[in-house]
Amino acid sequence: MPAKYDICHIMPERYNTPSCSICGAKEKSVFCSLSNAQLKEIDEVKGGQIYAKGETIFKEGSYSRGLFCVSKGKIKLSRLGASGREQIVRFATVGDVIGYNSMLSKKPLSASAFVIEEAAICFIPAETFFSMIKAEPKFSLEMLQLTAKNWDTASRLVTDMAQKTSIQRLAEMLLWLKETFGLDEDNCIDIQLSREEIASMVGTATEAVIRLLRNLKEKRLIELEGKKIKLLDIHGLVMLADILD
Amino acid sequence: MPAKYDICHIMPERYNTPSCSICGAKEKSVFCSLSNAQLKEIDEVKGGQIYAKGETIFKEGSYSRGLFCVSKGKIKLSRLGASGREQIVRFATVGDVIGYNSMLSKKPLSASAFVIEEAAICFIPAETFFSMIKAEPKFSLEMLQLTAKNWDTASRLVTDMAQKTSIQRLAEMLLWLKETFGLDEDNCIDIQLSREEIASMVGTATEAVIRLLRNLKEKRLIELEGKKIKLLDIHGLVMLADILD
DNA sequence: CGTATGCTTGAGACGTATCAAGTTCGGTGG
DNA sequence: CCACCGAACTTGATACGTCTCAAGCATACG
Repeated sequence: MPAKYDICHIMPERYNTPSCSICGAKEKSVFCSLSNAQLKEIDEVKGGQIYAKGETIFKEGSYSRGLFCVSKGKIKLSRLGASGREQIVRFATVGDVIGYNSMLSKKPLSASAFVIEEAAICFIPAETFFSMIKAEPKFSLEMLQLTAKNWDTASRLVTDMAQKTSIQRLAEMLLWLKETFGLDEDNCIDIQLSREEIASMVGTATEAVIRLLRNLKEKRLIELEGKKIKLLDIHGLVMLADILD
Repeated sequence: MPAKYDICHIMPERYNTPSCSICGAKEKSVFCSLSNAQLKEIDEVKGGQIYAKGETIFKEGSYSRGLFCVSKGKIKLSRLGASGREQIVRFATVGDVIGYNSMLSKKPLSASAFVIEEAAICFIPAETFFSMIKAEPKFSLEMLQLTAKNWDTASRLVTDMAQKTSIQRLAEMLLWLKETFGLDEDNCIDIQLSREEIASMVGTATEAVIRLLRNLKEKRLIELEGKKIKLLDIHGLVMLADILD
C-alpha cells in the first residue's frame, strides 16, 4: 500500500478546492438543496485534499468531526473483521459523502476509507453541517433519505451474505460494481480491483474468487483480461445472483 | 401463523391509544425531543392498533406512507431471500420506530414486520412526520442519528455474516438478543424464538442451529430448557464470537 | 535481471446443507 | 382428562461447497 503523503484531515489546501457551487459533485450530492449563500458558507470553512491511490482518508476506530464529500475519484469503505480480514462494505464516488456516521453518533468510525483511484475530497466540519441541518429542513430530509438508503442497501447485503452461495455473491457484486462505477466503452466494469479486494467484497478467499471468476467465464457471463472484467451477459448474471433459473 | 384479525394500517382505534405525552415509549424514542404541543398534534392524527403474536404489521414490497412506533411488544423485521428463505435483519421493541424507510425513499418496504410478542403500535402519517422535521431541527437530528445507527448496525452485520462461522454468528446473535430484549431473573434471554427463527437470524438451517446450540451447551456457555436460553458465560460468548481466544 | 507481489492451480480437510427418519411438545376435540 | 394430531424439534448419514495450505507461474518494478 503506497502512502506517498502522510496526511491528517484538518489540512491546508494542497488542492485548489473548487467552490461547492461549481463542483461537479454538487448536483449528485445531498448538497443540491442548499442555497448559493449556504454553499459559500461551506466554501469558507471546508478543507480540500488530493489523495493518491492507496492512501487512507480515515481509519476505523478514530473519530470524525465532520463529513467528507467526494469531488473526484473512487473510494472503498471497509472494516476489519474479527480475524483481521478486510470486509468491503461500501464504495463511494463523486457526489457521495462519507464519514458522517461517526459525527452523528459521536462514536468511533465503524469503517475505514481507502482510495482506489486518485481522489479529491473536501472536509466539512460538523458545526457547519449541524447549522445547515438547523437552517434547511430540505437538507435534513435529503440527509435522512441518504442514510435510509444506505441502511437499506446494507440490510439487503446482510440477506445476500447470509443466504447466497459465493458464486451468487460474486455475480451480485459485479452487478453492484457496474451500478456504482459504470461500464467503459468495452463493457468492462470501470474500476480496477485486485482479486483480494474482490474477495473482501464477496466475503471469501482470493483463491475462491479466481476459481469463481473462471467459472463465470466458462458460463460465458464475463470475459477476463487482467484486472479488467467485461460483462457479456448481464441478464445471465442477474439470473444467477437471484437463483431465478 | 394465526392471524386473528385482518387489518390494514389506516385504522379506527380498536386500541385505546395512550397519548404520546404519557406513552412509555416516548422517552426511549426519537420523539423525546418534541414539545408537548407537537406530541398533541401527533395524538390527533395517529392510529393505534393491537397486534397478536404472529400477525403482520406490514409486508415487504408494499409502500408505507408513515411510520410505526412500537408502544409495547416485540417485533421482528425480516426479508425474503432469493430462494424464499426468511432472513431476520432487525428487531424492534418499545420505543423503536419502523417502516419509515419506505416513507423516506418513496420506494417499497424492504422488509416485513411480524409480531413475536403481543404488540401495541401507533401509526403516524408521513405528512405529520415531515412537518415535524421542518419545525424541529432537533427532531431531524434525532432521526438522522437513528438511521445512521441502523446503517452502522447493518454494516457490522454484513461483516459478521461474511466472515464468521455459524457458531460465531450464533453466539453473536444470542448477545444481540440479550442487548435488545434483556435477561429475565434467571439470566434467560427475554424472548421466545423458534429454532427456525434463530436460523433465520444466523443465516443457516434449523438443524444446524440445534447442533450449534448443543455445542454451546457442551462448552458450558449456555443452558437450554425448551425455548428458553440461559446465558451462563457471557464473556465466553463474546470471546467465541470475536475469535479472541 | 532479480526480486517482490499478485495471480493461479491442485490436493486435502473441514464445515455445513440436505435429506430422511424419529421424537417431543402443544393444542384440540372427544 | 386423555387421546390424538400436527407442528416443532432432534438426530443421523451423506454429499457438496468452500477454506486452507503449499507450490508454481506471471507480472511489475527497481
